[in-house]
Amino acid sequence: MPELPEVETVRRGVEPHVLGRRIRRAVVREPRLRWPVPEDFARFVEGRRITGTDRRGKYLLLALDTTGDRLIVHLGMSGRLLVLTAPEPLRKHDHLDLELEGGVLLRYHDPRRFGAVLPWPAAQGLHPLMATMGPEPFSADFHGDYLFERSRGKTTAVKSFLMDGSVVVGAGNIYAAESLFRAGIRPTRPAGKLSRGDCARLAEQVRAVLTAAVAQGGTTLRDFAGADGASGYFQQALYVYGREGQPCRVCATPIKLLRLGNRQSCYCPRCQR
DNA sequence: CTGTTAACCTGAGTGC
DNA sequence: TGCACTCAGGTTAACA
Repeated sequence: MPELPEVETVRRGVEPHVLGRRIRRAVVREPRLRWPVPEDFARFVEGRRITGTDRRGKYLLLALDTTGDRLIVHLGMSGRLLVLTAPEPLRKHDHLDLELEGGVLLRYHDPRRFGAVLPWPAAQGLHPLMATMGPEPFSADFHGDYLFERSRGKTTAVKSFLMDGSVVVGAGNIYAAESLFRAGIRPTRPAGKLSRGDCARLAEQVRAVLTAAVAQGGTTLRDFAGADGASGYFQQALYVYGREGQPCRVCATPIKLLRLGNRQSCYCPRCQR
């Protein structure tokens, strides 16, 4: 998936096409996503107007009417949300369609089915999926001191810590690796041993990396495409992710690869200590 | 409680 | 061509 910048890119791509349009019909072809699309999904959305788009972490939110009811879309690892303005033949894994007024079709496509499309009635209050989420990286709540306090006593590797959604949302494998490089911190360092200064640099770099990636439309990767099918340009700005064995862009030392929590982690052994 | 691992799925790529 | 194998952007349930 899409990490935060990719989701934000999709949101920006989708918004102008859906804003103010009514959902005429919903077609669920495959309800077995990460969490099943409920039976009453079509009834929940049909006839309602999309009045806003939002994002919380990696969850894309579509506001329905002015009731506070929303639609949650999560892209998992391989999900896409396509805006179609002309008929397109159905492809494998086109699991769900929202047919909007004006001949616009929102199509959810997800080969691995790790994503989700869920109704979120206002009456439900805070959605369970978002209840334990940490702060948005761009919010005032996310800063060095916050990271410092949260990491005290933690023995887990700082990269795993950073990818924990209850600490901060939006940093997945790519951007965690990139933030750590820019902050000069080795991914294996125990989170609890970071200094206040480490945490300040890390928080700053998380924000900087995500900001830059959003500005570039995300990173081009196998399964990611923006809502219009285009892909992002952040790939060329990566320092470590996917660059195992290649020279560090700062010091030319070969980038190393290790496995952390079943996930590939690239780092520069010289720039990151 | 904390921290790590396996599992959910399919497709792409690699090596034989 | 085909088969066996590994790996992939996320999240969480189950374990130690």
